[in-house]
Amino acid sequence: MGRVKLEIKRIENPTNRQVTFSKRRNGLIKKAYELSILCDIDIAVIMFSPSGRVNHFSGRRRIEDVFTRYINLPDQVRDNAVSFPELPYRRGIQNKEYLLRTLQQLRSENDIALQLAKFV
Amino acid sequence: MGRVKLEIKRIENPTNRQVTFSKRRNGLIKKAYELSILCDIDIAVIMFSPSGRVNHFSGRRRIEDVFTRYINLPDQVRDNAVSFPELPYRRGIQNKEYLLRTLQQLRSENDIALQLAKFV
DNA sequence: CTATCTATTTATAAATC
DNA sequence: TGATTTATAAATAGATA
Repeated sequence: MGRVKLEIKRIENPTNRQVTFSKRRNGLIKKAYELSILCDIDIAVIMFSPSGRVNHFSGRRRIEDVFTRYINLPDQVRDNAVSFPELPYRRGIQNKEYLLRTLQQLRSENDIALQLAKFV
Repeated sequence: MGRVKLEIKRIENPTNRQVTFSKRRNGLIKKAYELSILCDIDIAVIMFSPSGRVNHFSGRRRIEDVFTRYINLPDQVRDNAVSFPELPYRRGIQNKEYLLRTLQQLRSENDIALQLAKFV
């Protein structure tokens, strides 16, 4: 969709990479928004720009709630739902292990939140 | 992008809604994939089909790791990164409260995971 | 960085197989 | 149901401001 056909590989020029990110980020979020409305579904998108800044979108629910809905699924359902399962890092994943690690990282924040909750 | 211009509102016919979901889901995931490669970034997409089935995509990292990277950000950074902050439900959100609720829901699974970890 | 301008490529709505 | 076709709408690469 442009003057030339673009090969899908890392854009090496940092300026072009950031410009392309900005344009395509907007396009992707628009698509996610349209899909959430047209099909009346839960959707969440999280991405980090090349410079490390976070952007996210979610439709009807808060992103935390979509992720909760996701993480509460049985492991097998999550695993079967992976798009592009052929990507290298997915081989040999022990989903449970990574989930465990994630949850452990969440733990300290959980404790802090519980502390804060006492004063709410 | 089709024979007619499509108004962005809920598709009432269930069959059409599911068909549109399937097509646009593929398009969205392709876009997310291309963005992750072109711009060499972390991205995660989670969505639930009209019939409730989950689909997700993530680029370089597991989706859990992207969410961890997200959730570990300070509240204010997350809040400032919201796309379409004008959507109704975002008004008056106490991000911390919702995060707390999310984390509490994760708690029991965390405990189960920790139990399982003893045998790994 | 953000916004516009267009030539092109890409996505997709509706129809058809 | 799902795959393919095709006319058309939409996204976007590169240039420019």
